[in-house]
Amino acid sequence: MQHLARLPKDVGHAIREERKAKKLTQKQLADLSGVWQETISKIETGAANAKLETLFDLLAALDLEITIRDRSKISAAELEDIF
Amino acid sequence: MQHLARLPKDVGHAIREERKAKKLTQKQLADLSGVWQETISKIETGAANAKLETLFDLLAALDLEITIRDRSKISAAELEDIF
DNA sequence: CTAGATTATGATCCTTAATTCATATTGACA
DNA sequence: TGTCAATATGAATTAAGGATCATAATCTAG
Repeated sequence: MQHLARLPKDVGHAIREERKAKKLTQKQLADLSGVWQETISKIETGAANAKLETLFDLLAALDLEITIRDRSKISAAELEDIF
Repeated sequence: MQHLARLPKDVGHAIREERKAKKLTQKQLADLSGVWQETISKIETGAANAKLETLFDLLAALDLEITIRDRSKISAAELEDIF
């Protein structure tokens, strides 16, 4: 899956979905990433405005990466259909 | 162009490249995004660990968006070659 | 080279994220 | 339904980002 994000809360949703897809609890992700379970909860529910470093700690633990591109590009959903 | 980011400094580089591609000064981007020129400078040079909200303010002003995906996916560079 | 524009840096103040601990709430399942 | 795991919430503390002002350094035309 690929997740489009234009707002901070989109990132929280993506993290939660990827964590669940990988069958990890917040506590397990916390141990993997070094970010506290409480912090992960707040980020996933959108109750936090995380720092980039925290975000990348979580992404690395989930083996994810980010791409930045023009909004006019072919959508993530369309790409998924192709590959 | 599409920018791959795995670390906070990658984001700074991407912002700078996209700002220059759109022929904007830091001050102009500041006016568009509501983020101060000084803050943009610090983010672009990697001297800051920006918050997600600040990042998305800048991305919106540059008409950019983010996608989150598995690292194993086809790379941004490869995609660029295809499209 | 010089002037003006652009970018970088440094200090202070204010706000807020992250940590940490404690606990409440929710969810899954026998 | 009762229990244990998982997640959420709240308070206190610490650390750091962003706003703001001032100014230094750098870049770039003329």
